[in-house]
Formats: sequence, structure tokens, C-alpha cells
Amino acid sequence: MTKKAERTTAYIIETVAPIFNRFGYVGTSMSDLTDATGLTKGAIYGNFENKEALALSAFEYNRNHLLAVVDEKLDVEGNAMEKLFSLMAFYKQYDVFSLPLGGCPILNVGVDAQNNNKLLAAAVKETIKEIEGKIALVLENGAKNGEIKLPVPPLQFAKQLFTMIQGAIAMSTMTRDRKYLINTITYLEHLVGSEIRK
Amino acid sequence: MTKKAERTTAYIIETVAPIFNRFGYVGTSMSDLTDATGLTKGAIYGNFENKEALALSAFEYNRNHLLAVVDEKLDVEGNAMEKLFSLMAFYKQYDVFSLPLGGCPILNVGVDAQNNNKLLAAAVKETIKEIEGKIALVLENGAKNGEIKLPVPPLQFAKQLFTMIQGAIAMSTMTRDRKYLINTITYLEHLVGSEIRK
DNA sequence: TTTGTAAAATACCGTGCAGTATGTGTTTTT
DNA sequence: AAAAACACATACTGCACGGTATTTTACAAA
Repeated sequence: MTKKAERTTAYIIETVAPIFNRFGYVGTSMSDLTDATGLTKGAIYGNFENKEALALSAFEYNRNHLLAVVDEKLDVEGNAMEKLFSLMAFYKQYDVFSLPLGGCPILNVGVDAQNNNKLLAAAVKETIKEIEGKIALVLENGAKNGEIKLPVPPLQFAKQLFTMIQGAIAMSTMTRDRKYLINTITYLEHLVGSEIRK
Repeated sequence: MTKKAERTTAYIIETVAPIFNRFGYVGTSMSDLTDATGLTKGAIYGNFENKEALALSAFEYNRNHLLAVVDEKLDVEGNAMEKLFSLMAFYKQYDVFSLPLGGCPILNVGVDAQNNNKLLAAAVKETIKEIEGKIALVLENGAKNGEIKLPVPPLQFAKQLFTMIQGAIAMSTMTRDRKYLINTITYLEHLVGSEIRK
């Protein structure tokens, strides 16, 4: 059986992750977190050094969740093109996925922490790199197997694809209109299909 | 000669606009603003009802600046395609433009205020609509004059174009890498050139 | 130059903040 | 089951926050 503190630590992270993601690092107060968890400050500060360490753990929790799903979508049976479409299908519904997380962790934390918290900003940067790398790997293998033919290097293609997806996320977040996700990513499907020749 | 208070009001807005944009609504304290302006709280609260009203004025100041430049770029001599390329050339250097503003006001305020300030969030939404409308108007006129032929309605094309531009802004902001702007918008130029047939 | 007014400075609320020292109850170990 | 270690609650710092009442200063009209 896991130790008590470990379970409490996990419970705190799960509970506060969407709050930090929604209201941002400075916008979230310790009392918000005690309210949400039903715990006291003594409990929280017993498990985390300070607010910053807790916020970082919360982001990492969201990030791992997101990366796990991206992995899952890119690991579907099929060729590179099918894997890409699987990922795009996921992002078409990204508003549904990210709602319980309190929004897109990359966008929210990436913008919020930019000028408020260097640790968080660096963690976001790293996460972006990881996702781009995962997409690039699929492209690279697909090219190696002769399934697809790319007009530019795999990583560059991955970066531009992810940039456009992230644009759709940003716009649908700011306007609260999911059509940005649907329309833009539908277009990206068409685009990817035509840019990647066999 | 303008009244003293009017000049002070204008001075305050100019000075605090980049601060609010950089650090966000909750991340900016009144003492940050008194430090930056060299004025006291008495002066600021004599000219603005409260922090929220000041933040809103500050966003509107940045927004007007941005909209003025967008207008300027879309009003260049030439046909619709040349106007679009003029706008895209501007966005390729958007990091340089937005640096003195403290970042992209749409992205920063749009994400920051989403869950912290409804007034600001609504103002961002409105600004997005305006820019999309301006782009759509150029497309519509170009189509009417027979200069271009669109695969989708003007507003939808404008929305998708702006979504991708905003994606490039978001990515270059979060990673602090201007290559996202340059590469993505260079690709958009190619894309627009091929999607819009004559 | 005096006088009335407008604008900014000063000094001060009450509150909520992150963080901590200490107490108490609860697990875990022996 | 007792002892030791641990985990959480309580109660309390000191400080910075947004905002305001009041005083002083700067300006403009006479």
C-alpha cells in the first residue's frame, strides 16, 4: 500500500491542476486550493515546498495527460498518414478534451507564465518540443518506409502542422467558438493529404 | 490646449498599456503602475474609476494601435492579393512590432482574461471579429472585381488565414522563437497564392 | 496678484495574500 | 500494544494588495 502522503500528494495535484490551468499562476490563490481540496494549508505545504513547486507539478500532470493521448493517437494501427489523421481527429475535439483540464495547458500556461514564471515557461517550451518530435518521428518513419514523401524535412513539417493546430486552439479558446477547431483542422486534413505525396 | 487631466490620462494609458499586456490583469499591481508612471495612486484613481477600467483602456489603446496598422497594411496600393501579402509581410515581423507593446495584445489578453475578466475577454473577441472582417472585405472586393476567386466564402477564408497567423504568433511567443512566424507565414504566402486562383 | 478650482500627493483603511511555527491526531514500525 | 514517526489542522505572522478620505499643490480666471 502506498504511503498516506503519496496519496495526498497525488490527490492535491489532480485537484489543483485544472484550477492553476484555468486561472493561471498568479490568478490562483492558496485559499482557492484549500477550498477545492478540502485540505488546509498545513497539508499542502507539508507536501509541496511552495506555490511555485505545486504549480509546476500541476502543469506536469496536465502535460503528461496530454502527451499520453498524443502518443495513443499516433500509435494507432496503420501507416503514417493514418496516424496523422488520428491525431487531427483528436484535435478536432480538443475543446471537449481540454475542458476538464481547464483549457489547453500549453496555451494557457505558455502565455500566462511567459512573464510571470520562468520554470513554467521552460516546461511549456519543452512540452512543445516533445509533441513536435513525436509528430516528426511518425513522418520520418513514414518517409523511410516509402509511405509518404515530404516537401520539407520532417521536423519542419511537424512544426508547421502543430503551429496551425495550436492556432485553431488559441482562436477557439479566445472566441469560445469550436468552429475554429473544426474548420481549420478539416482544412489541415485536406492540406496534409495534398502536401504529402506518395 | 488640452486640459491637464486629459494629458495625464493619456500618459497613464500609454505607460501602463505594455505593463498590463505583459503581466496580465491580475499579474499587474497598482504599485507596478505608480512605479512606471512616477505618479501616485491618487493621480491614477483620479483619472480612472478602478483597476479594471484602466486595464480596459490599456487594452483598447493597444488594440487601436494594432487595428491601425492592419488597416494601413490592407490599404496599400494594388489588388487584393497584394494587400494580403502586405499584411502577411507585417505579421512576419510581428515580434518586432509587438515587443514594445509587451507582446501580442490579442493573444496575451485573450488567454489571460478568459477566466479572470469578462469585459476584457469580450473586448478581445470583438477585436478578432474586426480584423477578420477587414481581411474578409479585401477578399470580397477582390472577388467582386474579378481579381481573385475564392474556394470558400470570404469570411471563412479570412478566419482560417487569421487562425494560422495567430498560431504562428502563439508558437513564437511561447517558444521565443521567431522562426515560427517566418516559416509559417512564408508557407501561408505560398498557400494563399495557390488557393486563390484568378 | 489674488482667489477659486482642479489635479495630484499623502496617509491611511480593511482585506487577502503566501508562508510558518506549533499543536494534535493518525499511521506505521517495532 | 507501545513508541516513534509522520501527516494534517490550527492559529498566526508580516506584507502587499486595491481602494479611499483628506490634504497639499498647481493651475487658471478674475
